[in-house]
Amino acid sequence: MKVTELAKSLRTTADTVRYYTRLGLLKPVKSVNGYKSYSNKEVSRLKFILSARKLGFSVADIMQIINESEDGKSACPLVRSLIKERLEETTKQFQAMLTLRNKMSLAISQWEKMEDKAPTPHMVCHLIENFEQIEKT
Amino acid sequence: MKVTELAKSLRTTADTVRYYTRLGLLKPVKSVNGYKSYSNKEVSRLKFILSARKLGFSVADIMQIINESEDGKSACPLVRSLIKERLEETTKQFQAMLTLRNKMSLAISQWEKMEDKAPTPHMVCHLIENFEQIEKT
DNA sequence: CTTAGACCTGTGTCTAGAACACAGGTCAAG
DNA sequence: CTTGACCTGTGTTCTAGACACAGGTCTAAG
Repeated sequence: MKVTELAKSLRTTADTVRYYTRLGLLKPVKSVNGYKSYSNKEVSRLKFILSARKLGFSVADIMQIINESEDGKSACPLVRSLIKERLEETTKQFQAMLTLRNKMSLAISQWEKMEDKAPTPHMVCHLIENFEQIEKT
Repeated sequence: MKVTELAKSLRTTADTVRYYTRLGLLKPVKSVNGYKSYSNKEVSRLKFILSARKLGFSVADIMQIINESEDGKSACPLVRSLIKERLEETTKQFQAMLTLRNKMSLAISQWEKMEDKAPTPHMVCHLIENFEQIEKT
């Protein structure tokens, strides 16, 4: 299997496959023409990687998990612990996004009542530069 | 004003100041000893940049906005239009985060009922590799 | 004056997770 | 044999800074 074939068969991109290959997560054989050739084992390996990515694991996490399992150990304890860390992070980011979203919405609605102004030497855009005060009121 | 002074006075880092300087958003003068020297104009410029960043504008957006205002034009129309784009993006990311968070929580709770398993040649971790089916039920 | 040490400097490199650019290779049709 | 479509690996780019590092500055003590 060539890069693009593998990528298409799992609905991802050739660049992604190449990226994981560079990191050593996939280990294709060099075929005669110099192209990378992926076996069925690589297919299930990639399937695993993509599932883990969708669950929020980082690529570094996945490397760890794979290393653990290649030592013959059960990766499950590691997986359980890592996902808790990632969930915490995701929750934080999620809340940051929520806060930002609300702030942006407020800005848009407040700015509707305000006029455009030309810049001055000490003010690039009054909408932005006065928003902090508006926000507090 | 030196890099660190400027940074501290606006509660940011010297690296951030240096970064904006590299991009040309701040234009310090070289002082005798080769150090960058920032004027009061730079202080308000940086204040503007930091406010805009907090509102979700990208650094590239900010460059655009500043260019507009340096041409003597009102940056307000640009600002109004850019923030709407950024809000859409933020909303999308926010929803993606929400979905991911729920998925992760579901995984954690489902996995509590499942045992650890050793890896097999075609399975790195059954928790992850079987989750898609679990999710659908 | 010298030296020690604290702090500061600019420049260059690194991060995540790919996406993109590019010169060249492969392969089937004509 | 050539054209053209598609494919390849490698190297570079992206965000928004954080970090490393060799060396410079500056104040206080000796």
